[in-house]
Amino acid sequence: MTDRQPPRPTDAELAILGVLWERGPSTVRDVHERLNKDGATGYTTILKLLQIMTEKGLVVRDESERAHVYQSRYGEQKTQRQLLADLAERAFGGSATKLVMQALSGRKANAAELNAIRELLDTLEGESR
Amino acid sequence: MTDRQPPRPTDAELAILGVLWERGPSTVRDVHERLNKDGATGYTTILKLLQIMTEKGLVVRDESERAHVYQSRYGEQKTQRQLLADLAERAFGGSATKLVMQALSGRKANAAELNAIRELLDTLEGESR
DNA sequence: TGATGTCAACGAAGAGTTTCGTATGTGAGG
DNA sequence: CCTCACATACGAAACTCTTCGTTGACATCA
Repeated sequence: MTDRQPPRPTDAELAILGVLWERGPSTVRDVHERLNKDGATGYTTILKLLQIMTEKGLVVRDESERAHVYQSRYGEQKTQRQLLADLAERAFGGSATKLVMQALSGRKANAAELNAIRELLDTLEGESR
Repeated sequence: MTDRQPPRPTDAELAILGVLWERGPSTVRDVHERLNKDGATGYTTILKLLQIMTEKGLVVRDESERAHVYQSRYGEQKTQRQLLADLAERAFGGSATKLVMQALSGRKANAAELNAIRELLDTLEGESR
């Protein structure tokens, strides 16, 4: 065992990861400014969270400059898939298919989006042959 | 404002809800026995959680018998849809479609399941006309 | 009646999350 | 050199989550 599974990010951590994915490598200041568009969180709160996330291995820190630069250690899609697998396990008896169908049922239909999903289905079916 | 939004169930709470959905109204003992198939959690732990869940409004309690009977206040699908909406909001920029597509991408294709999803898509598309 | 088993209630411990105040270091300008 | 702006680090408070030990009520039965 060399590497440990990254922990599921908490709500506040996920908000920060969202900024890092959107902006790329960022300083605490960058993240704080972006996150303060709506609602108020103190600068040191973001700093502390990023420090904790560094310990957890959710982000990596570049300390070569005075203002440390953080970036997400795992890609957005990888994290999203992890979260989905986690939710499928906890709330859908481990069935990702049930999850997908429930997600589809619970929303207004939109022709363009439905088509995009259909195309994705075609691709998947092609691959599985 | 008359009614409050139910809070997102935690991991342990979701495990208990799973039992209640599966078994229907149950006593603490029922839930505890079902949950101890794998792993060990004490009886009083389940009891305490169900008490807290009652306060939160996640379950309702029938106290007419000596052994109180609990049942989930919200249906399984409603809760699942709520969890999905929540995850879409927190991790997919509010886009349920992105969530669905990511969920589809992140798994092995299975012909029968893909067909079921396709049929669901057809139904949805029919409704949207 | 007294022992045994089952039940709810309570409280508290320990970990994790989120928040921020305060301390401290450091570079830039006056 | 002194001060200001800005940065990290640290610690602690408030809250939630999960766990379980203990207590006391109550029923059953020998």
